[in-house]
Amino acid sequence: MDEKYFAEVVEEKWQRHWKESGAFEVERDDARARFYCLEMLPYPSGYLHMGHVRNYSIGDALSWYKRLRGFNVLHPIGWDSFGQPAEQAAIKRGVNPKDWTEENIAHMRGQLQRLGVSYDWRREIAAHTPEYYKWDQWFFLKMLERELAYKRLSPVNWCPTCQTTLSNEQSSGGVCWRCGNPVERRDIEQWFLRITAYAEALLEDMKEIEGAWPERVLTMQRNWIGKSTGAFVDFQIKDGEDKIRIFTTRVDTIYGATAVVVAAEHPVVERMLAEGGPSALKDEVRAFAERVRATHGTSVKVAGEEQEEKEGINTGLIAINPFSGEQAPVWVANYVLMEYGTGAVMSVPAHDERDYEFAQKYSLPIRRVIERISHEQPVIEHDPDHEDQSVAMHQAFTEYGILVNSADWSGKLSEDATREMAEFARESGFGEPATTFRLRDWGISRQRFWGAPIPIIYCERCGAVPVPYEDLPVRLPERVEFGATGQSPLAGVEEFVNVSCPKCKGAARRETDTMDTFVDSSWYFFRYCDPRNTEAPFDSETARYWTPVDQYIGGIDHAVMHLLYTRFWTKAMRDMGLVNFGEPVRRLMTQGMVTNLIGETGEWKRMSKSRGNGVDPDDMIQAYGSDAVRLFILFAAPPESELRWQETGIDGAVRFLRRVYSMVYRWRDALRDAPVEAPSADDFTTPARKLRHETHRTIARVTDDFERLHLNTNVAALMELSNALGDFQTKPEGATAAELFAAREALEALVLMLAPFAPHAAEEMWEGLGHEGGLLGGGRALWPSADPALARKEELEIPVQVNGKLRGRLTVGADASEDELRSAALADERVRAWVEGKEIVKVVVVPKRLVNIVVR
RNA sequence: GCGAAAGUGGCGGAAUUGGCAGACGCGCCAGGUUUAGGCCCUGGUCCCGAAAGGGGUGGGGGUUCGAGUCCCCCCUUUCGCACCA
Repeated sequence: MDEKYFAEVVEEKWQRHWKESGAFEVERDDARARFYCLEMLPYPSGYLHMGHVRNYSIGDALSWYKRLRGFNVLHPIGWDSFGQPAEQAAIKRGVNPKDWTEENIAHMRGQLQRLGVSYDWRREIAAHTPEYYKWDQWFFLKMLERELAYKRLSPVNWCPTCQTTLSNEQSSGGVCWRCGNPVERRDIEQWFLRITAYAEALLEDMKEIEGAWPERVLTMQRNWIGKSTGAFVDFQIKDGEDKIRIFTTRVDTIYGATAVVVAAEHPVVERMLAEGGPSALKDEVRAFAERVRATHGTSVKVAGEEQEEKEGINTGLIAINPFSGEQAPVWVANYVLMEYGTGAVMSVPAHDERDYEFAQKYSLPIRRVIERISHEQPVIEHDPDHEDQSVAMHQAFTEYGILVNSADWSGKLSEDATREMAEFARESGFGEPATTFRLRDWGISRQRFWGAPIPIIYCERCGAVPVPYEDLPVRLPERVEFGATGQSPLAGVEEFVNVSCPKCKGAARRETDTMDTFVDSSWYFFRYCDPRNTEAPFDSETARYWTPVDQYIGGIDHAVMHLLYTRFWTKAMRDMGLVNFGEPVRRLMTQGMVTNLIGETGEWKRMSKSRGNGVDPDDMIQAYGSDAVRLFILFAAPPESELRWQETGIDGAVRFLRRVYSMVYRWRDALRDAPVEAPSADDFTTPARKLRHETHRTIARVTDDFERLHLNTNVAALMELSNALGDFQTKPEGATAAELFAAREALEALVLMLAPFAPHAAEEMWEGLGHEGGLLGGGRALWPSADPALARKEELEIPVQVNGKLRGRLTVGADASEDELRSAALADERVRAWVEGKEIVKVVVVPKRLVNIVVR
């Protein structure tokens, strides 16, 4: 141990030590409790950014903590190395996507190693390697067998900028998740995964993770799945065979239906237009439907933009309300979506805001059929003399209430009627109770090169034939021509495309689409458990030891995409018998963004190269050392909050590390003579007792805050302990044996608890304190434990209030009784001055907390 | 528009259950030491006030002996959803 701390030297030394001793390399060990700490795997863009550093610092701190507590900690890393940037680089600069990707990985791996993150590097994986994507393909075939994968012609979200299709999740809001540009619609044959088969389970199983995942994430997923329960009801078309099936959550309002409104793409419209001779009305409807269809999906709603104006046209068709027998006109309108429910709704203007707005515009009748149950003045006027007529309403009444004007159902409560009427529809054969979801199946076909090829062969005779398992992996060819054709570049590679049919051996063509990269990331953390397995994606027994993931850490941006897909994938794997649980992640933490000022604008925005407000982690490590950078990042803000980058803060971290280091250096020689066994309580001087109290209190706090991931307050607690050590005695000379014992206890605890935040410095100091083999080398869990008796204060300062205002303080024993506190408070001189001459109404005594004297 | 979360010094942020508001750090001020300087050490640092004391957690009201914390109204910010029938 040198007198001065040189981060470069110390960090390099311990990084080498960790590598050589295999400090972070772990194996399954059924006798030991495991802890699986996982950070979201990075895309190898080429450079680490501060968001990565923050993510890995949080995970690394937790991993170290768990290791020091004796857990067998799996902490792996890998690369989400398929995807568009590599292909863009290939198109723009003519580089090979594989070379580009692997160079990036090499560079980023170096950065991670300089950061000293405690990964088991033997388990590193990369999605673009055949050893990995073979299993993507294997899973695809398994899904196909279980009918969880299927192909269909489908309108897809097409991003013209990225020249690819996107899933619903990736085109949320009508814009591409990657480039932010508007998305178009196209009809393309593509492969889907049947995530909707698990819609109910994805909702239901949230019970298991409730409280352990951020509520926002669960809410976002819940909204995305969008379950709603209601009923299907069939409206017969008058003078025709057709029925229009509508979906409603408010069948109790059906007597108020004054129209049926369908989507522009609804079959009933198409049939009407196809039938019979020409008519003026048909032309109008056709023109309207075409206009709506053209704008649907392309009329992209930018955030904050006004909702589209409701427009519609009467088709002239008449539908019969099966409950009332009444006739209702059939309209086509732009506000009814073909993708949701049945693409048709009953229009109940009195009790639905959209229908109300629509009815106002087109003067459709408004009929009230639900009344507020309150005895108070009804909010909406209602004229009893005109029960059956359109009634003046200033807005729709959308709450539940009591049914009126609804034949025999009148007088029932909405809650009951909704259930009973759906049941009645079933019995009567014109409908049924129904549940719909907003969630759509996951389209995974991408017309791209840099992804896992979908293992399908198209044969004229046999159709779409799965590639036999023994032929996996279907490898990506090395040489490819790139061009923005809208087709996968693979289509231009003859030797890839032209194959023989696995069934009939005849000439056949290979599928040229590749898989969405979210497939790769849906199961990667299972692969870490058994990364070199050549027989299976992973060994189930091994995975059973390591999974589910105990703590997952990553950005909120994956709240609905990755985190929904991986939940789905895990449930599918469970049903395949590969794992024995359905929720892959026990606890999730979503870390906040790292932001920086943009120039002089005063605006804090996410760091990024293009904005020019990025900070290079390498520069920071070089200037301050990895430990100081990480310590600062964890200290500056709670992990979930935004972190505003202020470089002056790192100086504080550097100072703190140096202070601790020099204290250790100053004490180390004297501590060799410190007693091994704790001296008897009487031997400790008052300062020594205070220090011991501070040490044990800090251990208790830090241990507790680790479980809650309050890492910023943990660093603060360590700084306090270090300050207490500074106050204790600056020099070891003249210290008694008991004082030496207390000093060593404090220093060792401080160093050990510092390890999760500044592991290199902690290793160096631990060694400086005379320990060999490193923090993880002794085969013993070193995390200190708090002695509750010492953590408790011997004496307490109890504030005394008079009428809620602080007037004095009492110093009392920690176990002073209520009576003792009361009389001590009343006897206190300063307090007496405030109480004198007044009537004491009440004395509130909260033991260990305060005394409040209420006077008049 | 709907829904959720959050508003605390000059700044980042502390304050498990209602119980001393501002821990810890940055910055700033003063002093010391060393130096060319960075550095290091000591003390101070919510506001008003000479002090006693008073005020203070976005604004207003309420509950309570006691409110940053609970309830109601309003304002602001951030995030999510946005014709989902």
